[in-house]
Amino acid sequence: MTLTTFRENVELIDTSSLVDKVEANLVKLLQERKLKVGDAIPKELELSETLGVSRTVIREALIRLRVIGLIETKKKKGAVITSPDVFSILSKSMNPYILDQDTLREMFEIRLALEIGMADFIFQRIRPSDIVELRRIVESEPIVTEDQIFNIEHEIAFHGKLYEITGNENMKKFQKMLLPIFDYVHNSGLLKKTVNVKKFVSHKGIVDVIENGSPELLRNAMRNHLESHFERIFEK
Amino acid sequence: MTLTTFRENVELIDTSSLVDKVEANLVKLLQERKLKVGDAIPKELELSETLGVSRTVIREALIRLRVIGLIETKKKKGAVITSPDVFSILSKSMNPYILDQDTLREMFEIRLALEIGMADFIFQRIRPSDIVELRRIVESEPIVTEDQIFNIEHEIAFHGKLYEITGNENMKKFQKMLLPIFDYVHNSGLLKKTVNVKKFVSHKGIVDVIENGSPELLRNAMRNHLESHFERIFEK
DNA sequence: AATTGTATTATGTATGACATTATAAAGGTA
DNA sequence: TACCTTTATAATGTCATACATAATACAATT
Repeated sequence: MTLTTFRENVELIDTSSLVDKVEANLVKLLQERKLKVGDAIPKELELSETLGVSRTVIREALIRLRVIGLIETKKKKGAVITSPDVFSILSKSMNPYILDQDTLREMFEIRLALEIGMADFIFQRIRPSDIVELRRIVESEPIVTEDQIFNIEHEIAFHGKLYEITGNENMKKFQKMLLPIFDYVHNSGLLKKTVNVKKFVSHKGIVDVIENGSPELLRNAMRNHLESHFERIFEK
Repeated sequence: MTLTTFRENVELIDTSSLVDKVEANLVKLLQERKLKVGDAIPKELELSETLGVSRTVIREALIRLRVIGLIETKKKKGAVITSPDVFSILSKSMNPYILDQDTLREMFEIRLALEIGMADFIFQRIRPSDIVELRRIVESEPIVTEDQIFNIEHEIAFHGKLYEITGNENMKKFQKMLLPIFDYVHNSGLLKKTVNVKKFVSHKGIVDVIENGSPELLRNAMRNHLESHFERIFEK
């Protein structure tokens, strides 16, 4: 029997640990809708007895579920199913010193795509007070010097406000999750090339488009505003 | 002293558990760059002795780090720092039966924004063979019937290919992560309204724009293509 | 009725033992 | 020497038991 035919005929042995099995077991209960949000799951000792494994194993499985936000545990109360806070979970692993360069760049790209693509949501959900706030932010914009292309805090304030206007909490959390990366990217010199500031749409320009334009115009304006970032990403 | 002034003057006591502290401790080592990818971290027993807590506590902290992808552990070898696979981590918690309606809608919105905003990356990185593949996918497109507005598998194939063309692995993982949601959204009747198919840009139209157009045109085409989704989101 | 004390219960932590397995070392054969 | 096999070893994985801690419910007290 050749190796190939062997591989086709033999069935993979299960290398998963007990914890893996218990975890899968519990997750399956969720998939099959035996359990839904708010439901309590059995106590550790009950699970231990029911499933025939030690409490140690049960605990590790529960810890895993807790880390990914599927359950919450409290002393004396036990654990209940929860609706996970998707992007907040990621924040912890969003450590720029740990993520490799490719991932950092890709996350940055995702940000660019999102900010261009969110135009429709901005127009759909913006309120007059938002315009006022945007104007206020723009007015307090620090002067652009040669050394410092832009002030990061101000950037975050402005773009953060845009995320907020979308009314999409998760989108905003996504931005928040990326903040440490921005900070890093701008401090690390990764993208620190002198940039052609001229002819790019300014923050003020963006606000004007939001006030008097259309989603389509906003996408183009935003694309132009972000041009320097695109340039640096694409030039290599 | 009033309650208000009391609250202002008293400092919050630390309610974090031992595991919380150990975890924070280890993460801090990463932040301060004492540890970087590939580095091994001390054995459980060493940590236990060094930090003066039981192995149980150490193990739970390590489990947490493992779940969020910061370390990998192997028998006999111990644990090493790894660069987390950001979006894949989320896949587990991306359970449509657990996520609440708002989150589901918001994730769907993020998808729409991304697909519109990714135009530049598609143009920047597309290769001739990609066009061929897109054409092939479009040609095998099933006939649109009244009952079934579109074939989900085909949708995934086409849009998945677009994600792939962006050359952004994480963006692709993001799409993959959302698949169970699409499936759910389309099966659950959540968005199942009859839709005006006429005058919308088809998949074929998208490919034409990719071949002969520009990022700007692609954004508009994609926005139009996704119009039915936007309609259903915005109408309520 | 509202507050304070008390018992209970489930999770959190500690300890010690053994199981499992991937690596490294030792040994044997060509 | 080089390669394969066996054996030892060191780390994580699992088990069992005990106790600590904290949140709840309920009783007691004012």
